[in-house]
Amino acid sequence: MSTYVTIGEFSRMTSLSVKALHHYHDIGLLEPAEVDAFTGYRRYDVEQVTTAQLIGRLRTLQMPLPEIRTVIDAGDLDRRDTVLREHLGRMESELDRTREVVASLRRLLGGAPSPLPVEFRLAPATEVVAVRDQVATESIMEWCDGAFGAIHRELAAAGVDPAGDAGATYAEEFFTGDRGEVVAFVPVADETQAVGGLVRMRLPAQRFAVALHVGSFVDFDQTYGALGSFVAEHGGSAPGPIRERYLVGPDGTDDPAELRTEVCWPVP
Amino acid sequence: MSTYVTIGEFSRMTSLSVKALHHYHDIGLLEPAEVDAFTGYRRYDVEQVTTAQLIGRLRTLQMPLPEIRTVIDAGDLDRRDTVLREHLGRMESELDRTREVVASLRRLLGGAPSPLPVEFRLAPATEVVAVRDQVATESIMEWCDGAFGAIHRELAAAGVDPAGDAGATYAEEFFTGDRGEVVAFVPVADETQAVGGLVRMRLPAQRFAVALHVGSFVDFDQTYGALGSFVAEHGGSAPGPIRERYLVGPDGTDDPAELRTEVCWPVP
DNA sequence: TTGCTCCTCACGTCACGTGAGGTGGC
DNA sequence: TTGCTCCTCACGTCACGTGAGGTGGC
Repeated sequence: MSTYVTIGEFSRMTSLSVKALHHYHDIGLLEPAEVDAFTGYRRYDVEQVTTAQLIGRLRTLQMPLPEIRTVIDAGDLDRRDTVLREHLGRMESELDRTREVVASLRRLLGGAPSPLPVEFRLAPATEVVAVRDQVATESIMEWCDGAFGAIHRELAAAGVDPAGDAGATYAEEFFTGDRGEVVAFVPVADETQAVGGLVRMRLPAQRFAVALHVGSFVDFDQTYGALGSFVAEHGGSAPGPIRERYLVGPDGTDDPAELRTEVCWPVP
Repeated sequence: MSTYVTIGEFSRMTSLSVKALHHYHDIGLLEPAEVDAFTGYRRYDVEQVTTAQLIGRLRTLQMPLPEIRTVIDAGDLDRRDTVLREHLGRMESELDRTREVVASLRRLLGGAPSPLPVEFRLAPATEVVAVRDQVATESIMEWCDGAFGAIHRELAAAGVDPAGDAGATYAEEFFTGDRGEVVAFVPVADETQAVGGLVRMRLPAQRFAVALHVGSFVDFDQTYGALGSFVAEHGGSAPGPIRERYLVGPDGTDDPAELRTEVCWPVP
């Protein structure tokens, strides 16, 4: 025996606005139990309150409506809980990142920026094994984790030792747009043959202006800004991707303050 | 001596997309140092990198552009820091709230909802002193803090003792829209005269369906949903605002789990 | 009958992203 | 000259909010 209520009452029960309920109806996310054929009046079943509240909770967590739909539509409860728990996990790590940005802003406010030492260097051509892909800016962290994980597994399986520090190259569009080509690489000895599943490449020789970035990646824009300014003031930049070299990467330490990254900006 | 760079280089230095830079130019938030009158090419001064990075940081913290503008335009550094610190504070508390919602969702996932006892009650007409206002849903917490703070200060100043638990009434639009009339009240003895600055009111007698909400306000939708369903299944609701009574409010405890709120839904 | 609730367009908002179509600079 | 960077519209996106103008139900 189901009890129907008007949209106004349903709105009060669920803390969702009438306009939001209209919207969810329009896109088929939450359909009223009944729509009067003549007046168009919507009728909701009180049993729908739980679903509506779940939607509301997920919206306060900024989950996009299409994703909410997959949660709601997930047939069995186990799958639904899995999807939910995954999103909660992502939310938690985003919270952590936000905290980091806040901390970084506090640092930015507090102290004077220390001058960044920049060195010019001619990098010789380098033999590497690599993973290459189009990567969205926002997912670069996860992508790198995956790529370097795969490279190191494959190298270990093939019994090949790295011949230098791991690094990556980033195409210009990666910065100017919101995605672009990224190549994660690990140098290997010249005579190394192909390693299963990985791309074998030769990074061309290139002159770079190089700065050492110390600490968390959230402060990266500082170093990029300072290095880019330096290059602009000393003869300008050359085309081609920017290189990063991970002297001490996330694999090497758990303390963000210990991270060491060389940023290499191509120069003529 | 200032050095100018193209929008593409500036984009790489600041990690802002070219389209975002266009947008900031359009709205006058970050104007290029120079625009070529013939080609329209934008030129940025490397000195603008810091400002641009600040904008980027604040955007990752979801600060709206108009607010960012006030930060940027704030003449003296002290005022700028103040505005910034205020926003950081708001962000931190929003993080806390998000954490609470996550926790509440975990509870929702984990356990079966306990059945909510509902009681019918005839509330007699009640003499109160009150603060009345149009309030936006999202700022209800802060508003209540302010309103009850003022009421208690004024009562103490006038030497008047409360004659019952504090409460508030919420107009229907407060739930169905995103703002509506809220009346924060504290009951007083019948013969009490006007208390400076406060409204003297008489809440009409009204029959209510009443449920006791235990714990944090983030779980409020549970109680509203259950109570609303109950009312719909037992004779329907009556017009008029919903009342809440704060048996144990935020003033009375620091532990959200100890909060006790009666939700009173009008019935015929 | 009055006042309230509900309805449907149609358009606005926010912060950009996405092409289309075209031009300048090395 | 080729390829790249840059330009300007114009429109799209996301999740609704904001009226306008009108009708149904008690």
